[in-house]
Amino acid sequence: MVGTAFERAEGAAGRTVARILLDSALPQLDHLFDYSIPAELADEVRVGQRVRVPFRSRDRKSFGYIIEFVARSEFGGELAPIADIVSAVPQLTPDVWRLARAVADRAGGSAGDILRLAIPTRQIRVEKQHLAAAEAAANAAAVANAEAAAESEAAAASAVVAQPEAAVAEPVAETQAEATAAPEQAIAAELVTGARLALTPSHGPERLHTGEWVGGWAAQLARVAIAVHALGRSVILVAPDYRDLDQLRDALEALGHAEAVRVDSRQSNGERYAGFLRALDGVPRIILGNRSAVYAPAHELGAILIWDDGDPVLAEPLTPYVHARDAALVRAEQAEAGLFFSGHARSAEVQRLVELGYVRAQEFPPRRTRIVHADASIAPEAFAGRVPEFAARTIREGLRSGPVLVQVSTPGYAPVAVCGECGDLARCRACAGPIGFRVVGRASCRWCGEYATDWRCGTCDSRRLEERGMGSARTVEQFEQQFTGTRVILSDGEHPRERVDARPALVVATRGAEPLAAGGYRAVVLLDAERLLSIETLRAGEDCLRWWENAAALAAPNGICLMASGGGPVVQAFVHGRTEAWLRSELRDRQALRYPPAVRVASVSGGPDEVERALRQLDGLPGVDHLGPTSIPPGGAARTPAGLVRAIVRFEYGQGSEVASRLRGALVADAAGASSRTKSRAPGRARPEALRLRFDDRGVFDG
DNA sequence: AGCACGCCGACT
DNA sequence: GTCGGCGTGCTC
Repeated sequence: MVGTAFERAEGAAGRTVARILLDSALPQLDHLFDYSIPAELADEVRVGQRVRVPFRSRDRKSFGYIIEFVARSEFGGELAPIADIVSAVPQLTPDVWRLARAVADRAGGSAGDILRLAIPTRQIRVEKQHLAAAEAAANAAAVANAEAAAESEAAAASAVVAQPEAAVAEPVAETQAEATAAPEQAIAAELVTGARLALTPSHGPERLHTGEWVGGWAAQLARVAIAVHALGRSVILVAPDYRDLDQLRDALEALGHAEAVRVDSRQSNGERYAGFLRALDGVPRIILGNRSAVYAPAHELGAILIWDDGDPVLAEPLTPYVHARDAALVRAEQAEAGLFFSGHARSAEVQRLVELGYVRAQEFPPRRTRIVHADASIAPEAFAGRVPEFAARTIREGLRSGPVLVQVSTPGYAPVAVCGECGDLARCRACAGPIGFRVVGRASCRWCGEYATDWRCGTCDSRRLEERGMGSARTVEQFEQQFTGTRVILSDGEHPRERVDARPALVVATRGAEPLAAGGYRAVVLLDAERLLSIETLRAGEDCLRWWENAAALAAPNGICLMASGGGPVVQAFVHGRTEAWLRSELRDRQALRYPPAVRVASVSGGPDEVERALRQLDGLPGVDHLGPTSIPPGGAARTPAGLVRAIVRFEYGQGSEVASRLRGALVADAAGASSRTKSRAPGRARPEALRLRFDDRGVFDG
C-alpha cells in the first residue's frame, strides 16, 4: 500500500494541500474544504482515502474523502491539518466521485448523499482478510509466472500482471466463451464501444444446464454480461429486487461465472464491504446488484445492463431520490460505456430515448405467449365463483398437465369493508381511512393499520362490517372450494414464493410476486384488470402493461395467457401485442399535457415563504413553469404538519442543470439562514418549513 | 448544526 | 466606559 517512487516525488512537489469532501447532511457544506498534510502522513495520503479532519473547532472531528491534491489553496485563512487516515484503501475512485457529483447536481442533492449509497461502511476485519488474500494471490501468481518463465520464454512474455485472481481467471474464460451465444457476443461488442440499446426479450423460461429454470430474459442478460466481461471489461448488472437478482446469479453461475460481485440489501455489512473491495481491486468484474450497484467502483467499465427499469423500486427512496436509470445514463456517458435496457415492457422514459434516437431499439419482434381475451362485459357469462366460466375452463385445462398462475390485484382477504346495514364505506375512527380485511375476520384501517374493534357506522350506527372485493387470500379460499383436490399456493408481497415445481398447482399471486414455475405455467390468468387500471396514477397504463407482460412471460412456450376481464386501449394493446404503438401515443399525450417524461419535474415543498423564494429564482427561465403552490394536507401517513405548501416545477430537459442549480441555491440559502432566523425551536427535530426538493418523482401527480 | 462575531441598549 | 442581548454568517 506504499506508493511508487514516482508517486512520492509527486507528493513532495504538488501535494501540499488536500481538498476534501466532508460527510455532512448540510447542503451548505457540499463543497470541497482545503486541509494541510502533516509531515507524518505525507507518504501515506492518497486520493480517494477516507480521512478524519478537524472541523468547526480544533478538537471536533469530521469524516471526509480526499478528492484531490493541489499545490496551493485558494482559501484565505490558515489550513488545519488532516487528523488521520481511516483506511489505507482509497475507497472513492475518481470515476465514482465524478459520477456522484454529476448525479447530485442533476437531482439538487449533496454528493455525500450519493456516496453513502456508493460506499459501504468499513469493516476492519474484512479489509485485513481481503488485503492478506490479495497479497497471497499476488505472490502465488508471481511464483507461477516464474515457473512458467523457466519453462518457456513465450509464456513469460504473456505473463499475467500480478493481480489477485487474474491467474485463476483463465480456465473460466474458456467455459464462458463456449456458453456465450453469437447474438449476445455481437451485443457485447457494440456495448463496449458505447452503444445504447433497448431490448424486449422473448417470453418464457429457460432451462440452465444445471437443471435450474430461470426467465429467458435472465439467461440472455447473463450471456451479455459474460460476453462483455470476456472482452476484458467490467459490467454492472442492475435488477429491481432480490428475486430477479437470484435468477441472474443462477444464470451467471450456470454459464460458468460464479465470481460476480453482489450488491443487495439483504447482505450484512461485512459481505457488502467484502464485495466492494473485490470490485475495487483493479480487475474487471461482473457486478450484480440492486439500484445502488450503479455506483459500484467498477474497473474498466464496459457496460451497464438494467433489467425492468420501469419498476419503481429502482428509484432511491432517500434524498436525492435518484432513479438507477438516470444514474446509469450519466455514468455510461461519463465512462463512455455501453447501456443496455432490457424489459418485457418498455418504460415511457426509455421509449422517449428511443424516439430521440439516443437509444436504439432492437429490430426483431420477441416471441410472446399466446394471449386470449375473455371479457365478461363483451360476452356476458356466468361467474363460477371468483372467475368467469371461460377462465375456469382454462384453469382446469391447464391443471391437467402442470401449474397455473392466477394474478390478482390485491393482497389480503378483502380490500374493502362496508356497513352491513346501509352499505356505506367503513371509515377508520382514528384517521378516517378506508377499512379492509387484511386477514379474514380482522378488519383494520388501510392507512394507519388500527384494528376496527368497536366500529360503528357513521351513517346508520350499525356495528356489522361486511367484506367487499377479493384479495389474494379470499381468492385462495374460493379456489379451494371451486377446484377441490387441487394444490392452491399463495404468493404475495408478505409471503413471496420464488419458485414452484412443474406439478399441477393453482398459484395465486399478487402482481410482482409471481413465482417462477419449472418449465413455465400451462396457463396464466390475469384477473382484476379494471381494478388495476383504475388506480389513480399517471402511470396506470404503463404499470399494467409491465405487470401483465411479466406475468405472461412466465408461461410455458405452448402455454396460454388469458386476460379474463376489462377492455379499453391498454388491454387491447396488451392482447394484440401493440404495446409500443400504445406507448408512443401515450408519450405524445404527455408531450401535449407537459407531463413527465416528456418534460422533467421537480417538486418544491416547505413553508409558503420558503417555496415562494425558491420559485422566484426560476423567474424568466424559458421552458420552465410551475403548478401551485398548493397547500399540503396535514396528517396522513407522513404526519405532515399544517401550513406547508408544494409546487411542481416543470422544465425541458435542456434546462435541467440550470433549474437544479437555482433551486439548490435557494435550498442552501434557506438552510444557511435557518439557524439564525428561527431561534426558539424544538431541539433535535428538523425544521418542518425547511425547503425540500425532489426531482423526477414518478408519483408526483398521484396526490 | 453549533459557535463566534458584532452591533445596539442598560448597567457599575 | 463595559456587559450581554440575539441576529448573522461560517465552518478549510
